[in-house]
Amino acid sequence: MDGIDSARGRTAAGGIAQQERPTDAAQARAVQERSAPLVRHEAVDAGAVSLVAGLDVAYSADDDRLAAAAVVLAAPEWRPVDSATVVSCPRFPYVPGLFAFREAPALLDAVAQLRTAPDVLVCDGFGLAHPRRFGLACHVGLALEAPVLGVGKTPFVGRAAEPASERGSWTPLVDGGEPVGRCLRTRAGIKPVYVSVGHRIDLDSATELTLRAAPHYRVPEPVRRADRLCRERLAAC
DNA sequence: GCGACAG
DNA sequence: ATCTTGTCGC
Repeated sequence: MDGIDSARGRTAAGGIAQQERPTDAAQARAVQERSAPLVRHEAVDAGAVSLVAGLDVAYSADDDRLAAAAVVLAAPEWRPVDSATVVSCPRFPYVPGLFAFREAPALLDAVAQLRTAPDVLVCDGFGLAHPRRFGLACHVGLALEAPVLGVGKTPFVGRAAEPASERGSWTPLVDGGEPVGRCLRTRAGIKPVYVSVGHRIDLDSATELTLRAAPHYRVPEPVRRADRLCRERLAAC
């Protein structure tokens, strides 16, 4: 019924193509191209959201292992309520635009281990702000059939004007003439982040939730915690 | 053709 | 992503 259950193996309506494991870049791009139309935009009441999961991956410096972490925090204080980590090896090389094929499998495994189903998930990366409009947050969203948004730290596709310096101001991120996300200032006078829709959320809701989840730091709390956890997990083995 | 290119 | 400590500033 919800995203956690689908990650445990039940078949989700739209989560078919995302779980495919293409062997080469051409196949991977084809998967993204035919999956992109499945992304849905839905209004989410950011103020009513209670449980938010942050997802991130860390890579080992010496071997080829990676650690994925999923951390569930509760609004409005963002206290940790659940978390899970997975250590594995990437099954796909790093190719800009295709890194979901490296990270999504491990991230989905981590999410499947959670005992608490989050209302929304936040990925460290992009959703629709992607060359084929199907970045990591879309892969995760379709696989779980759950609300997911992406928050990137550096621009990937598109262009955006510099948002005003106060927290909360944003400018549209435009690529190929279409709005694919937003350049959002989460902290006054500090470099902005890039927000985009992953699945089952709309851009207004994603922007509002990102701001709410980032009350003190540039990066949303759930993603910060996931970032920290996967590093620790990698260091501990 | 060339450069740029989420993590 | 990762290689990397202390340090300048609010």
